[in-house]
Amino acid sequence: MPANHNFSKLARQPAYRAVSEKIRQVILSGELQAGDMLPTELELADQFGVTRSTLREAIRLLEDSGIIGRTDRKRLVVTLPQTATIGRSVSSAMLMHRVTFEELWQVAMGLEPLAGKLACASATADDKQRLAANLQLTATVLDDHKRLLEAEIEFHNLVASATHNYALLQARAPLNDLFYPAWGAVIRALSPGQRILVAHQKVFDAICNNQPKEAERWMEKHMIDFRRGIEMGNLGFHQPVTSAANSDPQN
Amino acid sequence: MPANHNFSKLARQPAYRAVSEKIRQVILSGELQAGDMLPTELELADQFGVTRSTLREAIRLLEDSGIIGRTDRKRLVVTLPQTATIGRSVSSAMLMHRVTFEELWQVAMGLEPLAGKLACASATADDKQRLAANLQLTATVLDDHKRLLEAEIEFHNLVASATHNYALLQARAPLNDLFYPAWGAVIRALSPGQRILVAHQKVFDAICNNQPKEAERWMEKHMIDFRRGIEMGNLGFHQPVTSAANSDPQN
DNA sequence: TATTGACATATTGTAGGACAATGGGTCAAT
DNA sequence: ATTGACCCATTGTCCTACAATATGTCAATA
Repeated sequence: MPANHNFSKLARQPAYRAVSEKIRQVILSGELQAGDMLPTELELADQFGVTRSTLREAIRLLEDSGIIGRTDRKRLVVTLPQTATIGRSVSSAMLMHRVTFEELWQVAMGLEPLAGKLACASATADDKQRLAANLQLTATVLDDHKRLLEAEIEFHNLVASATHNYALLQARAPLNDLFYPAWGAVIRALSPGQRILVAHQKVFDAICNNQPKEAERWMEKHMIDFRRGIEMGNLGFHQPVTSAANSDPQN
Repeated sequence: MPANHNFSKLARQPAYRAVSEKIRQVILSGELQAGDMLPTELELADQFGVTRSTLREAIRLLEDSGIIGRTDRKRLVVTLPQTATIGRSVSSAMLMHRVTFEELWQVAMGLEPLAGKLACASATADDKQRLAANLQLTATVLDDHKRLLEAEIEFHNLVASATHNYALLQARAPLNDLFYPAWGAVIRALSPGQRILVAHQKVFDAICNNQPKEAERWMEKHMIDFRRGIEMGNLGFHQPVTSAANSDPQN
């Protein structure tokens, strides 16, 4: 009987992965900052001692994370990842895991009231103005299901943005892609426009008057309304959400 | 003066992007499920009518999202994205955005108490047993800074896992990579082992006795302790977190 | 002077071919 | 039941090539 020592399976990584890791590392270390231009593919390939094909594969790995991109269809440039870019990966993962509306709702219950609360302290005049504009818009599209949903999503984005907390923005990104779009069915079924507007108005007032508790409370009410809407409409609160937003422009 | 109509800049996407989108779409639509094998690179390239080089670039885009991978160093396979895989992209983004400890803490205050609360209803016997084992371990490493931190991180992961809410797990992934590791400095500075253990114990008891409010409350206390630790240790509560966890195995 | 056209140049997107390294399979020898 | 020898399919990597596109220059023109 052999001695029972298990060697850990040694994992050599292919060159394209090593290259991508190295670039990522240099960027994260701050040695390269957002906006910095990278050399051409050929020169980069030379520096790493690989072919352009291999280098391009490495680039793709980073491209999806949104930490590098192309300027005007040419040079490679280090970019600050956009919430939406990352969000898409996260949303894909959630779709594959068949995340239910309930699960998303629970997260929303944790983050949206928090966003409302934090926004009170950090919202700028600009933020408030954008919120005001959104409210005005909402009032005019109460019966236009499609545009009402858009306004609804924008409102919650504006509140989250007003916190100026990127970690929070990132954490709630999947709500944009999966939670609110799924709620479109409720809007079509129950036409709760008026009720939405009131909640938004209350949150907005609380933010303007710097009343964190109020903002939190109304956002929470609003979220509970969401849940009730889904349940009343019998729209699958415990079902996996689907990617209604998965419209591909081309082809 | 020319008529003031601005054409929207038309964006044609390169083939490698189109191919990657198409594959992602087929996977997200459920037509291909996790575990399904994809054809070889050559055959895939043929099907799409592109070269293997182009196809490989498309593959890389998906590989980083963790929705496809390699089996045993060979065939392509559709995989269920791991929280850690996606988390790395998210964490990279946060590092580049210079997210502060405070921002992460605010998110933690939203999600961790929530995790505690939800875990009460959904924790299985298995979950509880793992938590119990973690507590025992923690008690034995109170003075070993490194292992205490590991146990600490594991505890919060176990609580989150016990919710069986993938959306929540995903949303709090960056806490694992950035928030808790940064807390290592506090442990070294203040040796708060005993205090950590008590909080964990209280949360655990609450989960076992199905007392959501208690679990939530103690988790919240625990988070506030975190904040106080950082502030007392004068460890940069308002500074951007750094990637202490960014240890690259090779090279 | 400011716009247009013509041309040279650089770089990307894509193709196609080549080959070593590796993993899987078969089959005979032990 | 394990080992060794062999073949084969596929990946990782390299190389070369070329069309499409963007940049830059400079002369021609209104």
